Amino acid sequence: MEESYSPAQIEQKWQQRWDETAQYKAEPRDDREKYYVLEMFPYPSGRIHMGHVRNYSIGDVVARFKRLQGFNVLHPMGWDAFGMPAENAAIQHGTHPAKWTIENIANMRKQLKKMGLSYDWEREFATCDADYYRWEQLMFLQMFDKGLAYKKSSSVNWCESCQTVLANEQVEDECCWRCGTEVSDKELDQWFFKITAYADELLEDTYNLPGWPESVLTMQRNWIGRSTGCEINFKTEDGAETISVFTTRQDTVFGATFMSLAPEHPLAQKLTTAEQKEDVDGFIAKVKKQDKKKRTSEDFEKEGVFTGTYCINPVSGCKMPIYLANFVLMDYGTGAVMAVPTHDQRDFDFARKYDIPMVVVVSPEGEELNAEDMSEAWTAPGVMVNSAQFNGLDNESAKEKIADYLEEQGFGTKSINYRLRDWGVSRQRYWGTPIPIVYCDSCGPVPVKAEDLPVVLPRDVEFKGEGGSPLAQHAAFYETTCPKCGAPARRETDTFDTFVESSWYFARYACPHTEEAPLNRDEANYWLPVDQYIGGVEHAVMHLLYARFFTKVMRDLGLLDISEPFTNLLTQGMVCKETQSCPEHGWLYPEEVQDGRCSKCGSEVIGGRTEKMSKSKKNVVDPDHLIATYGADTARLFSLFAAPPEKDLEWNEQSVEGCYRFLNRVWRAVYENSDIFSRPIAGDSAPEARTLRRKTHQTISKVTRDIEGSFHFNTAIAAVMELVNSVYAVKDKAACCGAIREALETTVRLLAPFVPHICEELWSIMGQNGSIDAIGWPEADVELMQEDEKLIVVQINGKVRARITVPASASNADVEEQTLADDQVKRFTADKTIRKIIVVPGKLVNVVVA
RNA sequence: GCCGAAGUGGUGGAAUUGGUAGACACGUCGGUCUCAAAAACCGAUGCCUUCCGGGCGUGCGAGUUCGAUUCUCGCCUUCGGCACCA
Repeated sequence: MEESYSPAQIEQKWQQRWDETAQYKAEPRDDREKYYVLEMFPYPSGRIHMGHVRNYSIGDVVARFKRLQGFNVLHPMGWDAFGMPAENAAIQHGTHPAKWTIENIANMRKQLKKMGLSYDWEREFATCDADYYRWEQLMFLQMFDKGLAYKKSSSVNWCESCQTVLANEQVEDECCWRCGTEVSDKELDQWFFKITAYADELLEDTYNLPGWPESVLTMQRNWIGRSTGCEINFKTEDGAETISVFTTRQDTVFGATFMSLAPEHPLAQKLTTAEQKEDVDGFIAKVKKQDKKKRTSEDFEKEGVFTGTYCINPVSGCKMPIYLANFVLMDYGTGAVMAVPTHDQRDFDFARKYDIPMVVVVSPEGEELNAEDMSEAWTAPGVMVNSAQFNGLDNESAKEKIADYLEEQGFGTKSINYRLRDWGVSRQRYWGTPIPIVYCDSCGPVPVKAEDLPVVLPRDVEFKGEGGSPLAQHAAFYETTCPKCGAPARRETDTFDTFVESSWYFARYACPHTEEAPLNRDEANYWLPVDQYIGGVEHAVMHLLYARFFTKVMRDLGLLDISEPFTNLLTQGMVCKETQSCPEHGWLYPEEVQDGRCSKCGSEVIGGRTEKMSKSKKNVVDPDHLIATYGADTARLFSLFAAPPEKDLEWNEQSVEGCYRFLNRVWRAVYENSDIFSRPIAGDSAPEARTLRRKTHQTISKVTRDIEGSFHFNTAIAAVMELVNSVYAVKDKAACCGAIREALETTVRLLAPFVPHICEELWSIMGQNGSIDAIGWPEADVELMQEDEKLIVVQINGKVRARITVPASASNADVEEQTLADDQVKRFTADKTIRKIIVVPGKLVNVVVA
């Protein structure tokens, strides 16, 4: 055995061996329970970052731990390979997105392999493979048939100067990131997935996911935003048009004194009178430029314009002026709001501004509200007034009664509304999955025939960054014939949102090579659902909701049997680091800083805030460097030990060194005791040996609990560190040989999921044959764990004043007696009366005195 | 703005169900070894203090309790998401 630990050789040796024996290849089998652990697959940006190291280290601990516990583990990896950065690289450096992506994947695969992650690499795929996206195209056709994919008009960010669509990310301060031109809205016909058809099920099932963090479920519920209320119809004064509104406050309908429409509302132009046309057009143009997020925020100036026409309140007969208002969004409800200024703050502000009458219809109990004197809307519960036959009811029960009344009278219907909107999947970009549709002048949009799939993304395109998607200029791609009538037709040149690929990849891993269908039913049913899914919190709503939606769609298409994709979810925190910048050169990479100075100009470097590691801020650490210096085991150990998985992790070079030092310490402990690994474990009789054995078994118990229950790897590792410290602390080694052997063997077995290379090596050095994977997870001996004595904390009036040791078997009365006999206790109670003595068995005594 | 989190020593973090605040590690200080240094090993380390004793202390302010990092209410700060970044 080498005296010192050298990770480079060891890691290469074991990675090669795992590879050769295909140790982590997964196959369905009946003799073991399956366990599918998955980490969110990476976008192939070129190099792995610390966030990946952390995510995949966490996943690998779970995979290895479950394997040791005897599960048949599936642990796959692949690439979320479509997306904008590849196109940006093409525009900036002239590299083809395909070439760029493939090279990046090759590099990142190499990096991941160096980390010793126990993946079944035979299942690897990239979403830009036609063998993957062809099935997505097929599912799209099936969704189209079922009406789950449809087209409607929707707006995009448009740069007039570049003649191209911009992603939200490409819009900086409402201007184009490339040319600075002000961004405008442009209406395009786009494809949508009808996720709202599943809104109820997606909501209901959040209550069947006990393995998910409650915070994520809450966010999803709020995102879906189900609300129950009424749809009420308001006829215009001349009776020609009907404006339909959705409201959850039908109890206030008698107080509706005006109508607000979204500026985008289809009736907006139609209802505008000639005198008002100029004002209205000006207002619409202005609102179009406003940010949607800001438009609805509370402190944003509420503005509107009168259309010149009126509608009639069906219950009160009130003549209501119709306004367009900037805070009404077309996307939510019907795009029209019945305005009740007395009981809605926005309506209140609006009514005051434009001098619109107000009528109080809900009054706080025992108080009378006067509309003129109100300084804000009354939104709390109260008693109905000015509401005909409903007067005197409390407004909550009036909600139900008025809803019934509206239905009886034919004024409206009870209705459920969602905040959730349908999922727009069209992207005017090249590097994505082509949408398999053909536009025919006589047949309209016609789906490509299933047997003609895949619609392959052509390679020979040009990238200029302006003038829209290269596909739309690629005649050989878009010129085609109608699948229905054979006439010349134009192919759809939009591609899918990349969230589509990541919505079903986890299922494809179950059967990545299936050639007949998106999924092989047997294999999918064997492996799915994913037992443990692990990834960043930033995906808490969108990705996870889309994946849940897609799972239900795949079920309804008959592709698989499950309704929920991920049984347990772990959302990990981000990896952060202090930012550094130079007054001259802006943000600096850590390697551009030498002795606190900028390596380019020598200026003093300014230390900034600790933020999420990101390329834009350059506060990134290259895992390659870390692995080259300390080895993969240290990189893994650091990312697991520095913080619990769900919290943010702050980068700290010194803490990395500490982890490396610990592995050296383990190595040396084995080296220094290398002569004892043939000794019988239970042979020692010294009390010190018994103490060490107790610690060993307590550690097994603690580590198992920490991994299994809560993935608290940091405390699990701390417990093993304590055990190693106990080995070093043994005074009479000769009397404890067996106990030391047991402690060290246990250390290596408990650390195996975290730092597999060094553990494999030490395990073989200890004279064991075969991989440590084969030995299984250790079990704690409960007998050996028992303590003989307990330390009891003694408090006087809640303050710790003494500590006493009692036999583990001591009764409450014994403990009380011993407490009162204690000198320190006597000192504090001497001239006082004892009022009460509280005994918490095995822990604490509190003596209350006065 | 809306939704969801998080605030504990010089630092990262720990603390089963309301029961010793600071496990483990980093850093710092001291010691052993060495010609010396590194490494390693051993020890100390929340703050204050009138120091063999005591006080204060888990973002801030209240409350419940014999007892609160933990529960309740109200603030402050930071972070994530907000539908075309992935």
